[in-house]
Amino acid sequence: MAIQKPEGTEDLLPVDERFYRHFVDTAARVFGRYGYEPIETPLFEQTELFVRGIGESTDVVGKEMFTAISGNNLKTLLDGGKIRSKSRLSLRPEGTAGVVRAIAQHGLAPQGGAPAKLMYAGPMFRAERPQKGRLREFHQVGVECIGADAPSIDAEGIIMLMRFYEEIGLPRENMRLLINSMGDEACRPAYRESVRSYIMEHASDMCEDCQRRADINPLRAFDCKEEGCSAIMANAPKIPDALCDSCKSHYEQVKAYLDAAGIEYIEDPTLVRGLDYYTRTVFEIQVDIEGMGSQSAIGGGGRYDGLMKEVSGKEAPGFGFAIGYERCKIALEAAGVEVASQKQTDLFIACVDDSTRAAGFMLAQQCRDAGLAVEIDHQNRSLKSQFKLADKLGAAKVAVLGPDEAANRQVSLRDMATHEQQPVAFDELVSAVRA
RNA sequence: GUGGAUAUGGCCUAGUUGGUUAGGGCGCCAGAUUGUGGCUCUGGAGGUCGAGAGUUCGAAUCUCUCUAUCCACCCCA
Repeated sequence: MAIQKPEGTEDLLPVDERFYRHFVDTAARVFGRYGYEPIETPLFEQTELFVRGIGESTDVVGKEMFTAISGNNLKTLLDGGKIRSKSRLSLRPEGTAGVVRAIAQHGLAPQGGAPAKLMYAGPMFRAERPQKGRLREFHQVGVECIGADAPSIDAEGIIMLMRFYEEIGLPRENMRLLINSMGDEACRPAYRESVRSYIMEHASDMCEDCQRRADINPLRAFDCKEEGCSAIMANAPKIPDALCDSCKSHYEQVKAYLDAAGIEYIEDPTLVRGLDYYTRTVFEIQVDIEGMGSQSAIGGGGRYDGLMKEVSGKEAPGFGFAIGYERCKIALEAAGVEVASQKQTDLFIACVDDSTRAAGFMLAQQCRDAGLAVEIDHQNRSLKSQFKLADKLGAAKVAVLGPDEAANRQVSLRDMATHEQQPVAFDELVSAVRA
């Protein structure tokens, strides 16, 4: 049996790779206008980072992390031994924790200094059952801003994200921006407790999942799709009523900035993110296009003012979001947006017979050294099929090299679009192709 | 983790109640006179019908097991 790719992974083929780079480049360009600079952190971190940062009770940490382990340590574990905590490693299930760790470790957000604004792009890993828009290895582009607690940072980030979608070509009419505030450590615990006890009161009428959620993460009950549960949760205590004054004020200001920027949004008091570190502002971008599948969230994020302390022991407010690459791609394709860019071949060198192949080879090399994308036949094809190949490669020009041309140190340069063909000296070839 | 579906040459697929050399389309390769592409025409190569076992005179087709993929739940981007 041939070996296949692991479950839930995708090969980015050349055509996919071109688009992926376009996607990342577009993000870098847009985010760069807002002061975000690229960073790359390890694909794996100490497991402890994710456990503390994302939260032990979350599904992501509780059951979806891939453990990375060396062969020796695996043996030790299988033999019933223990390994040091720094050897307990996990593939990153999301990007925020690692970036925040790096910021803390390198002092990129010194106290009182300007906020650190960083962006990342790369693969994330979650051991879920794959389906449309959900892979075990998937790609995210995201940003993190550490060190500023002003609501303008939240608004700026959300606006920036919407600008990115605009630039990549997603139709605004198919997207909706949901926002909410989850409160902070001053008001969320009490609110959380009130929801928990509300669920407990109605537990007998709710699904098993929600009863389980009551203790683990009661706010997630708002997301339940069971009709009975959503009816009950409709009357549950709402976050906006429970926010403390400073959270309320922060939320109002974020909305005011968005209003001023003309960004349309939907306030959704039931929007809760599944990662524990979120505080105050949370948001999510959903798309609604035929063929999208059931994974409609293409981006999401929010404020996480407590994460830095959890990771490094030092206080620093944070804000960030992540964009799901694969889901965006599905959305773009569903919206009929052309996403693949064409391969570029400037010149194809066609050799009429074997006597000119050596000269053709050298000529191709010289043109490449001068910066042209050049292809040449390596299968001893006939001249006719070399032309077919050139056509398939999308070559703009073909240089025909036969005994006649070679004798004069020339090629017959054909423009594939206009069909015009004229003799060009070897030395003039590069400039003639560029013309 | 739970549930449903699917698995036929590089890709998409036909295959009726099990019955001769598994059919088609795309793609690929080669030709259509002398050194030239995209269209058309002609010809050609390429398949142990996901793997293994079973039923049968006979299995792509029926049964079982396994594997993989897709879709949905859950959860998240």
